[in-house]
Amino acid sequence: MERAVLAKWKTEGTFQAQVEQGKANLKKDPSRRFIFLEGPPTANGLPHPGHVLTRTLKDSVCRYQAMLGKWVPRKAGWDCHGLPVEIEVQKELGIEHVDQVLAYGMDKFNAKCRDSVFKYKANWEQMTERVGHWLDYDHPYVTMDDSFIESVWWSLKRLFDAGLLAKSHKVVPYCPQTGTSYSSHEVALGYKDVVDTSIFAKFHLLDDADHARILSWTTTPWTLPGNVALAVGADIDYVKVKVAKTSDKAIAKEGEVLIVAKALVKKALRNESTILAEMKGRDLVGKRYSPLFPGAVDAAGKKAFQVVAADFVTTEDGTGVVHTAVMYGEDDYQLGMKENLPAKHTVGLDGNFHANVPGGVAGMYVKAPATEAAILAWLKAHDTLYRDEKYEHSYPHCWRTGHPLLYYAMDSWYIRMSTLREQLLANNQAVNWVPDTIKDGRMGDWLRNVKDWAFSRSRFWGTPLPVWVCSQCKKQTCIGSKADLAAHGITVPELHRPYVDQPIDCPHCKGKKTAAREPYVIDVWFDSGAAQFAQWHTLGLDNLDLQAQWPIDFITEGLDQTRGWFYSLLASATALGQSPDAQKANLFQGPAFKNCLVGGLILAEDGQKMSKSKKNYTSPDAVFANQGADATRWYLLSATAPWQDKRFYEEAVRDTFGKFFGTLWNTFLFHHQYATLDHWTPEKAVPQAQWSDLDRWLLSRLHATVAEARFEADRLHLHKATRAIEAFVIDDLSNWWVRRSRDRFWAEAGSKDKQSAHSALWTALHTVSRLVAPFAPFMVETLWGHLRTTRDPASVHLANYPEAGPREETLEREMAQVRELAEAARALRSKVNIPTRHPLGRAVLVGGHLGRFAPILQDEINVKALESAHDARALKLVLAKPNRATLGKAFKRLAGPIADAIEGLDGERAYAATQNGGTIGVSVEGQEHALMADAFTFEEKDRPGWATTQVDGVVLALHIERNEALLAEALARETIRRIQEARKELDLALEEEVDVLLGCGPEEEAKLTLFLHVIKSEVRARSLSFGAAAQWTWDIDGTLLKADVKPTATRRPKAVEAA
RNA sequence: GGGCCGGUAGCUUAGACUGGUUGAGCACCCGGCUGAUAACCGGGAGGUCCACGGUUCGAAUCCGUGCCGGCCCA
Repeated sequence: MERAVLAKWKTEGTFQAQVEQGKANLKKDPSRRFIFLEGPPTANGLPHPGHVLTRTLKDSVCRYQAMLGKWVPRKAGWDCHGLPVEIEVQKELGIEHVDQVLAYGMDKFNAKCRDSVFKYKANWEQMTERVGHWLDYDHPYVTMDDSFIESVWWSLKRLFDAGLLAKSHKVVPYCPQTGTSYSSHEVALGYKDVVDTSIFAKFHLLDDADHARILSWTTTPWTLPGNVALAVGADIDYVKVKVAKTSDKAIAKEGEVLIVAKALVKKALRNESTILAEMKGRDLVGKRYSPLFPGAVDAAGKKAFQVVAADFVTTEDGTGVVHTAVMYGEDDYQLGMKENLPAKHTVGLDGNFHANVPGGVAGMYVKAPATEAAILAWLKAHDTLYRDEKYEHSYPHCWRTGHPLLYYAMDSWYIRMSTLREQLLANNQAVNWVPDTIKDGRMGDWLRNVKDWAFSRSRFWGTPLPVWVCSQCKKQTCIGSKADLAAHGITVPELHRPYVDQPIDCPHCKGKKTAAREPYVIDVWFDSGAAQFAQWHTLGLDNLDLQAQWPIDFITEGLDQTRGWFYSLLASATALGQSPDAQKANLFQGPAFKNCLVGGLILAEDGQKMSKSKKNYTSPDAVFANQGADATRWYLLSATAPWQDKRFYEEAVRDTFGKFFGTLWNTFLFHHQYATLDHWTPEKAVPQAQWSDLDRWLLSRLHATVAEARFEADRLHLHKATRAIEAFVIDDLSNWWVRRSRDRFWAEAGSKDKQSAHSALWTALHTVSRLVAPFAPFMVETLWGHLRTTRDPASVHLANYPEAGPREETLEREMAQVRELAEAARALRSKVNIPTRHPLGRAVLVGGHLGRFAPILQDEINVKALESAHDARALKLVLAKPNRATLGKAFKRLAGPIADAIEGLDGERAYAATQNGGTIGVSVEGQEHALMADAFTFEEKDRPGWATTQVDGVVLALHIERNEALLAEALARETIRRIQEARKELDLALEEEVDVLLGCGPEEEAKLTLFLHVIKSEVRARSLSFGAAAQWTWDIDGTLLKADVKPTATRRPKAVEAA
């Protein structure tokens, strides 16, 4: 069925029609736009259930907004660049190191990347179509296309011109085995708990009267040769101590003088010591010491081997003195720049120590055990080792080779995002995050600590960094377009490496081909964030598409995109918005997107992450095939809030299908059957004001549902919108209205009430189809095909979303009470063992306002008369029971006999007498005792012949004593039901007549004869007589009844099943 | 190691902001109803509301400390 709907959309161009319709509306009212931006997937991996959720969310919101009459363009997009693609290709080629790629040939390598990118494009397009996500795959943006790259270049040139794009050393996680630096995302993939050697090293102070040494601690011994400074906290207390007594826990000499943070003396020293002096960190600043590895770092012209102050120093662990090797730590590097420390490597890109490093480690791999041993030996030999110990911590490793990463200062280009922190925070505040905890939580936290965006990568398959540096005048040139590139002397077949790696003419010194391109590609996250303008091939602020579709109204992706796409959109827009021309054009002012729905993660059935290795993976295709996309979407939308994690498995989806869509479909079939039978069409609908009370109640509930669905969908609480719709369809429409209305459809075609019922059911279904359409677009499209009027559009998706009409709250309140009372009455009947099928004579109601719906209650609870009374007491008997606790205290020994006397009292009289402080007397052992209310616990009991129940203060009493007539009718009802069952067993058509022969005793025959006509008409019997029957034998509460049920000779054809 | 989200019946969940007898759907058992049949109605069984501690007359709810799952960051 869903496939047929997909085919219909395709042949009729429904999606295009919806967009065009919105565009037409936009012309009338410029505010009617809702700009969606597709977060581009990479098609070199297969789509999984998590993507089904994002696609469902994207599609539901966009369809909803489109049905509100807005223009909702939905351009598809593909993310093509990046390391994952390169790694796929490297795997295919069986190579690991970047040098091997160069040997293979960069042009050939990138060509392979290009081919690999769309490996699973077809799977993605199929999944997207199958789930019903309308997305324009005929005109996608593709991040590897020249037009897209050119726009990225345009934006980078703007940043360059604004001074936001800069080159510097940057400490990055680096793997010497693969020759690659990693993004934080990749680093996170490779954290492992490992045991490393940590070292407490002694730094000999120069010019200190006590020959003191400063103690410092490091977990990375290989960085010690690169040491150029020791950092202390200016306000931290330090002590100069003399080792008083040594232990074997540390290599120390008695009388040795050390400096450590006061708070860490015990923890760090492990020797007894006496304090010689106390000082603040700032008192130590400027003190000079001798290097551990002389000659390893050339400090010419720089400050070096001194104590400096830094605000990142703590006394959490170590010694409160941080060893600083400028090139091998983020903090170290920042401090080095600030303090003018020498920025020199002691380790090469191959991970080996430089030749000038002393200690016998030159040329050795820094993380090799032998290297660490050599370092320790060197320190020991020079009396600079205090102690070493094993230290367990979590350390990043290369997620591909498993080797430990080195934090390593490399040339890197970055965007000065830290200078834009305030604007970023302000723009973030203007975003409607759903859920709103993201704003000040995850995203806010991230932005408050925002760092410069390191975005150059020493890789091959990516947007090339468009900066050239002249070898003569050293000046940088940023190129903003292909034409710009041509103007500088080169043309390229495509904007990729290696073609762009050509020297250009330097515009600064007019050198011919003297400027070489910086050999980097940029972080792929910049690509996807650039989609907000690059999808239009933007090369200037005058781009009309950009002006029409910026800012974006709506995006949605998973929670993991906070630091990913959400950030890259915000960051690039904020950076681009800094220039005066952007402010003038009112572009890139404020956040890139106004509303962001953050989707939860999809987990497997066991609540664990889905993974192919664990085999707990549910294939979306199988669920679509077995349960359908409607049910899948509805489950994902209604099970939990969009931002909450969801378990995904077929069984869960199956429940949804049966429950909601099964009910909706059956309700539709009910309508369809009778509308066909009566030749009823929507054109015959009765004005709503003339509808019956029941129908206007349904309409009021419908309006309430529409209002709730719109309210919740507007604020992206899609789970609440879908739940409201589901509750209406199942509870109000199907389980109550249809059930109450079934016999109304058996009346003659022309009756006024039947016309009203037809109108109400059609209106409900016609409205529900539109209510459901954005969320589960398939089945309702089929319903719509049957329900629509001649004035309605051919597709439900071209119709307007329903608007809430007025409600009749009195009707709703009264009906709610009827339903509650009916439920209570059924429970009561169950308790007293009288089936609802058996009529009762009277019911009495105390309190409550049923209004017009009293007859419905009477019918539901099957009583001949429904009366009302003012005093519930008349329906109950009060029993007086002794309150032994109070009696015991008051009467001691007499309590027992008095309690017995109380049991014998008339409860009604005792209750009446003791209310309002009165007393009642009991005579015990010849003595009269006046008892107050506290002597009793009063219990209520139903009067004989009555059963009562209570709902919200309304009392309902059933008269359960039955006379002969009622018992006879009960028997007749039981008989009717069984004959109906027999009809069913015989598989008779609805209107087919039967001849019935009943066999029973004379008593039963007399009873049944009273209801002969009722039985005959209910079971469509042409004749009903008594005699020797044998076909069926029924046991009705101990009475045996035999029956023959035979179709009459003149069989009519079975009614044709609807739809 | 840090931050965030979640943990309520076998399963899916409501209730948490604003403290007052934990409520529903599915599945199970019993009964009923039924020409909407992948339904419907009533009843039953099933809960240490993750654990411990605190605040309070009273905590699923507020606070603290843990545990488990997930995400992000390091």
